[in-house]
Amino acid sequence: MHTLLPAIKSSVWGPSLSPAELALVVAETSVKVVPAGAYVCHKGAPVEAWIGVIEGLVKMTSLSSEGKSVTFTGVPAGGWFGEGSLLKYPEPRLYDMVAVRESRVAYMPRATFNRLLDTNISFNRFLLKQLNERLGQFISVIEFDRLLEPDARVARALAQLFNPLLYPGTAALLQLSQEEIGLLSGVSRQRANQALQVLEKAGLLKVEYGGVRVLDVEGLKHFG
DNA sequence: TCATTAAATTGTT
DNA sequence: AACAATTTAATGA
Repeated sequence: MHTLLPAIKSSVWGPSLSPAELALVVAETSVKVVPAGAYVCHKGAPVEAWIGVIEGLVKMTSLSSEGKSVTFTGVPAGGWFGEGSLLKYPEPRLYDMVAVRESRVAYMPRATFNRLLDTNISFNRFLLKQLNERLGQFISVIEFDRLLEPDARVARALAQLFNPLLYPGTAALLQLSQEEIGLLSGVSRQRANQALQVLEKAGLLKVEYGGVRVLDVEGLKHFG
């Protein structure tokens, strides 16, 4: 597909591939358009691919036994995920990934992923960094959920999308509706709206139609 | 290009 | 959760 090549080239790990490797990876990786609300991959399913978000936004969720969904984190365009699940193959996937809005998603087959792992040191270094970064992210998610008030939760959810290592090149203008922000932050849309206004008054971001412009990532990260 | 309409998003109760 | 106001996108003259 035409959109895949530039996406990989602009990723963190893409430039370390030789031209031949790059061509092979592109040929082996499939791209799918996932409608809003549809599953990118299912919890419990066998892990057959490493998954990249070319365009759009995907959230990581899990369903409780009562059917309530809990959102862990969002993955914006440019993010790749599922390496942890791949490394633990053949264990099934532990969470669902759902498109928050219509998204273009790349599926790199396990065989391709493993070949890169076996042959490309830069790719390994990238994965180590990403795993480490995610570890830190999930530790902070715990306090995020238990300690923080809604304003701070929204602030951190937005700041997380800016992690330069996990999600390079995320634009300053996040095209997220306030409803989507609420979903990612674990608060209602109304509360997200309220929080955004607080954060705007604090000078950390600017509320725009259909999105927010982030002015101070560090400020968001440490809010509250 | 402009005006009208529908759809999406936001702000407020 | 429901409502009204605002913005954007789509349509056709």
